[in-house]
Amino acid sequence: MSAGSATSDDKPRNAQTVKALLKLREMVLNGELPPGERVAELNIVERLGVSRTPIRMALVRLEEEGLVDCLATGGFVVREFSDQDIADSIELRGTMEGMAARRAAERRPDRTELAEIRDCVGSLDTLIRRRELSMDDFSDYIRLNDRFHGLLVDLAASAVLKRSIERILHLPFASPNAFVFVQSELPESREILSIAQEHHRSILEAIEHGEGGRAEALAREHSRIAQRNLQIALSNQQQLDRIPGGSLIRQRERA
Amino acid sequence: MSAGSATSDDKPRNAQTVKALLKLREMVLNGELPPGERVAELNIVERLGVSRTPIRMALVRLEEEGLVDCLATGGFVVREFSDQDIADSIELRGTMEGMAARRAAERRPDRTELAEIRDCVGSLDTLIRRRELSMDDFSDYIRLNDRFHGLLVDLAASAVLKRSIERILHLPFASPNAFVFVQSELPESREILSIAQEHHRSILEAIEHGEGGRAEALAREHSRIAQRNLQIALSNQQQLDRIPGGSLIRQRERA
DNA sequence: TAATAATCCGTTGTATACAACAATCAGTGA
DNA sequence: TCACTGATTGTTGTATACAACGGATTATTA
Repeated sequence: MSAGSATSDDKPRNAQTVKALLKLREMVLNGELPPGERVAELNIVERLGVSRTPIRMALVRLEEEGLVDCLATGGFVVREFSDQDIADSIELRGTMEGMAARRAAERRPDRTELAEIRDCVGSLDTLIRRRELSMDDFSDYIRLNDRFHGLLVDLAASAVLKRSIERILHLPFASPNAFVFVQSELPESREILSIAQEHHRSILEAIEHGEGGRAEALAREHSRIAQRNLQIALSNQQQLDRIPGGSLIRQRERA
Repeated sequence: MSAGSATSDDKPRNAQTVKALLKLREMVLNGELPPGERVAELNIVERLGVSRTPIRMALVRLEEEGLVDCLATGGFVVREFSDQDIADSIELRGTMEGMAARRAAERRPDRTELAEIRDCVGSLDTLIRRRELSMDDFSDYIRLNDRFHGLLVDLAASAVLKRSIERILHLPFASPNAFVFVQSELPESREILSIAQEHHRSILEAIEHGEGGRAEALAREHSRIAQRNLQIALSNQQQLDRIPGGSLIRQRERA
């Protein structure tokens, strides 16, 4: 059996590195470590109570994830992202999810393989149909939405693709759920949710029918919802703070 | 000016880590470190004359690149790749290069921006037209081919996309040039080169005309040449040793 | 003989010591 | 007053010391 599943208070061999990685990522996304600023390692040592070795390990990982940059003079800097970077990340995710959807369709998975995602789409359906969406409903939506996207990638049955998608998701504003809270305050919020859910249903249908091209096109179009929300969020600094990693976004000066 | 461009014998701050990274990557691709086997750090210390700290840094980077895996019990293992993994990597590269080609076309770059890639395609044209291809010609081809793919990605003007493509290229058999040597010994070698070059020309043309869909489709189809070569290489163990990282490939048992 | 318990060795993850370099600041000279 | 030089401090990259854990080997018992 898997070791220590009790309360998941496993003590893995590399607990310090994991702790440093999680904490540092959190600090970067919080804006606690301001973008463009050097990460002072000794400062982190003091704050986390972990020695420099695991901290530097974590920084290397964060650099590979793209959240920090490696300075030529030594040390690391928190990266900042332009609106173009974010749009590109979303487009890239859309492209890769499109590939996943097409492959899933072309594989012709049998009913049992599709059971989970059908269930997921079903749950989303009943959720969306509610008159009012409470805060809990929204967090349910986020969980189900994440699950849908995860299952979609799994259906492609490609470890390489999965890894690549997970990689881009490390940029928090590239996530399918990044703009849900921004969206939830728009007057057309419900309509957008309906459209997104229509996409989910249609993608599933395309996969069931083996329609690879349709599945791919739909998944791409689906990601454009995030693009639209991004444009809205960019128009209002206050909303930027509501999306994960919003403090890392440095808007280009508008002409 | 850039520092120390004289003979590039720069001594960067992190020379040991860089050395360890390059050497380790080489050892993995050589098969010097057999796939599936634990990387004994002390062993590497002895072989490279570098202490464990930079070696572990390099191992973390290699793990992010996908060449080694992080063992739950501690330490790292050299990964092995199935033929499916390789096919998936090539397909993913094709998909991302397709996105790059489409974006390049949709951007409508002006003549000066296109000068370099036109020159590159021109050089390839004259190279291909030769009656016989010497060994030097082949290494020229590899260089020009790499340049074409690099310029294509640059034309997309997306740092995010570029980073993601460079990432997948760290898997050596995903590179556009991975199978050139295998290909060169086939009877139909010249014909394949002609087809590939026709693709290059057409992709450039599509970009010049702003034909995004066409550019994307062509770039994807272009990557299928690598798929075909892969199938050929897999049919013959001897040829596997001629492609970079061939020792990491573990063929699935054939039914 | 086979299975289990105990011990030893090797290896990893972490902390720390140290040396080289960069940046900052004070001081001197014109 | 300003420019330039020298020293000083802080920070990084590297090496190493150490402790905990895993795996293997041996010993013991049913």
